[in-house]
Amino acid sequence: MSEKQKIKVLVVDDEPDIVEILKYNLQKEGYEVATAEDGIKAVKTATKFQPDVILLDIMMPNQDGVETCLQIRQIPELKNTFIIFLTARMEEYSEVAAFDVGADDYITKPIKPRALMSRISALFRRESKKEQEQTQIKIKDLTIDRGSYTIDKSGKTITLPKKEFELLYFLAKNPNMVFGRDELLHNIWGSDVFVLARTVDVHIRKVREKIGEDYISTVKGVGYKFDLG
Amino acid sequence: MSEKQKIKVLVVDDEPDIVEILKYNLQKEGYEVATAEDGIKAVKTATKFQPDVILLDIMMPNQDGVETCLQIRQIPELKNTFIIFLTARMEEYSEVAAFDVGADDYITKPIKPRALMSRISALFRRESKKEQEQTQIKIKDLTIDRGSYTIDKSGKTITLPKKEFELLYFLAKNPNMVFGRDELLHNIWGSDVFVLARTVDVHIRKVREKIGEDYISTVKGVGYKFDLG
DNA sequence: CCTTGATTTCACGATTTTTTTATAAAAGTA
DNA sequence: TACTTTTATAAAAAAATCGTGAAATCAAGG
Repeated sequence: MSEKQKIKVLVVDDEPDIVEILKYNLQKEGYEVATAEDGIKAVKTATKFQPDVILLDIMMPNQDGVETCLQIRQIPELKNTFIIFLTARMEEYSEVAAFDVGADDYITKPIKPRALMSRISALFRRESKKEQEQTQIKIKDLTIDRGSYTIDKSGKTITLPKKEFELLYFLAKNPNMVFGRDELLHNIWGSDVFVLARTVDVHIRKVREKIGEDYISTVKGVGYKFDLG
Repeated sequence: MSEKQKIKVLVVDDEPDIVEILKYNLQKEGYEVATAEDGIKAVKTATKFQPDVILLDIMMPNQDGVETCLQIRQIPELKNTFIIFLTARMEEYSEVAAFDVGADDYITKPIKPRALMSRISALFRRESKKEQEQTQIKIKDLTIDRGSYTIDKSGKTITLPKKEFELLYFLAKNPNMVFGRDELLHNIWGSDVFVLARTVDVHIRKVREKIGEDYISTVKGVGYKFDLG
C-alpha cells in the first residue's frame, strides 16, 4: 500500500443500516469502501477488491464471520489484510475463537463511529518515529529532511509547502531518474486524484524558484529529474 | 526464572476482553499465563503464582494499578518481577508517577500484541532496566519541568494546564520534528479518546499565547513542530 | 449547588496552497 | 524559416488549511 493511496476497507454486515453508517463515515475519512452483505459475497469481493482492512460481522446468514475469516486467511494476497470482527456482546463465539481464526482485532456493538475510525487509522499509523524510514536525504549541497519538512542548503533553511516538498523529496530520492508527469502525479498525488499534468510544471517552477535552478532538470518530451553531476 | 521453565506472566485488567486478548497472545508465544480482574486479586494471585512479569492495568475498580504495584513491591519474593503498566492514555498517571512506584515499563492501549511480546522478551534480554526518565527539558530559553508542570522562560515561571503542558512537552522532546494532529492526539490524548483533530489547534494557540510565538511553528497541511533556531 | 477553569466543539474569515488557465518562450522538425 | 510541439511563466480561480473568538461541555473544588 503506497503512501498516497487510499486505504481500502471492506465492510461486511447483513444489516444494511450498519453498512451504510460505516460506509458513510469511512468515506468521509477518506477511505475507499466496498461492502458485502454476507460471508460468501465477502470472500468474493475481498478477492477482487484487495482491501487493507475488513470489518467483519460475526453473525451473518449463509456463512458467519468466523468461517469467512478462515477462508479469507487462505487467500495469499490477503495475508496482510487486517480483519476486525464486529460483534454484539455475549455472542456465541468467544474472543479467543476470533483470534484463533486469524482476526486482528474486534469491536463490540453498538459501534461508535468515532472510536472505530480512530481504531482503524491507528492500525496504519507509523509505529514510532524511530523505526521510520530514513528521513534525511543528503544530495549535492542540499539536506532534505522529511522529519522537519525543511531543506537545508549550505546553512540556509528553506521551507517548502507540502506538495512542493514532496515533489522535491521524491525526485531527490531517485536522482538522475526521469519521471513523466503522470508518474509523478501517481506517486505524489496518489492514484485516485484527478489533476492536470500541467500542475506538475507549476510546482517544479516553484521549487526551482526556492532552491535554485541547478537541481531539477527538464527532459523535453519525457519529464523531470533530479540532476546529479 | 530458569532457562527451561516457561516465563510466567500475570495479566491484570478489569476488561475481560483485554485479558483474553493478552492471554491468548502470550500463550501462543509460549508464556504461562495467570489472570486477575482487579488489584486486590492481583496481589493475591501474584503471591501464589510468582510471575516473572506482571501486566498491570492502571485504571481498575477496587484498587488501581499504582497502589497494587506498590503493594507488590513490598513482597520480597516478587522483588525481581517486572511490572509493566497498561495505560489508556498518557495523562492518567504521568510516566514519572508510574516509574516512581516501581514500574519497569509501561505501554499505552490499544495494545498491539506483537509489540507487547517483543517488549516483554526485551525485558529479559537487557538487565539494565529503568532507563531514567528525564523530567526536565532545556530548550532555547525554556526550561520545561515535568515535575511541576511549569515552564521557566528566562526567569519567569509560566504554568500551563495539563493538556497544554503535555503538548508542549511532547513537541519539545522531539524538536524540529513535525507531528500531524492525529499523531499528537494519539501520543498525548491517548488512543481511546476521541476528540476532533482541530482541538489540537486550539491548544497550540493557547500554548503560543502563553510562551510566545517563537517556539511552535505550523507546517501547513502536515502538522506542528517545535522549532529550533 | 455554584463557581471557576480547563477542555472541546463550532463557525467564520483570512491566508496560503494548489490548481487551472492563458500566453510567451523555447526546442525540435522539415 | 515556418511550423509544430513542449515547457516556462504569470496571473487568476479554486480549494484547503489554519487562526480566532465564542459557545458549549466537562471537571474539580469550595
